[in-house]
Amino acid sequence: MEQTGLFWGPVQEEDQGLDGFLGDLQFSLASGTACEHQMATYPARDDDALFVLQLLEDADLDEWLSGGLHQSPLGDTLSHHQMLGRKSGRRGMRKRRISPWGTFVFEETTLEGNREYITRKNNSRWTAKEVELLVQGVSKFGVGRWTELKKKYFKTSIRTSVHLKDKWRNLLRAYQENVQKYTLLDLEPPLVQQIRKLAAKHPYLK
DNA sequence: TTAGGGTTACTA
DNA sequence: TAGTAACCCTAA
Repeated sequence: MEQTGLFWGPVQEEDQGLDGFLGDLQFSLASGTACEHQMATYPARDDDALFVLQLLEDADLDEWLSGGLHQSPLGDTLSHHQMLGRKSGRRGMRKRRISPWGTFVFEETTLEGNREYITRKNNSRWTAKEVELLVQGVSKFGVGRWTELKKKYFKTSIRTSVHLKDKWRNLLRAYQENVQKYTLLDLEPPLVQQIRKLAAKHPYLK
């Protein structure tokens, strides 16, 4: 049984300021174990701060710190943003944040205790190993079967099928047309050759 | 579920 | 500061 929810807690901000106030931790539970989590931040504006301050005042932090998890009030915040007419794209600032409670949530919130926690080692950047797996997957499944590729090569990874699709698009942009000034990934030449070979077979259309 | 447009954080 | 990478959002 899988339960996905948006839970919340205070977030320690690396830098000060009002825009550091809103923080959230999203994760899902599979077989009673936290298997995926993601820090999420939202734009901070005066009305947002007041809105969430009200929510925090209504919450019982002591209960949460003793092990209880609350359904996220920021779900309402998101609805609040959507009501303001924003249409597409990522909302608000994205800042790296430090969770002061990530360790005790994910090391102690085990309901069955027989499964490894799957945490995100590389919070956002793809590793060369991940790219290698993606290339293997595209070699086997081709382009467009991201869910199957995910199940086969990224079953326990935080990377979703959408992430895989987006990463492949970025790889093709980087290596197919060779128009980029630089790439941040330091891939082995044989892997780059393989990407180019696959790019020729499955070209990025735009 | 996937493709592609769009936004934002990060890096050189 | 421009370009790249990550990922969100919506249409189909």
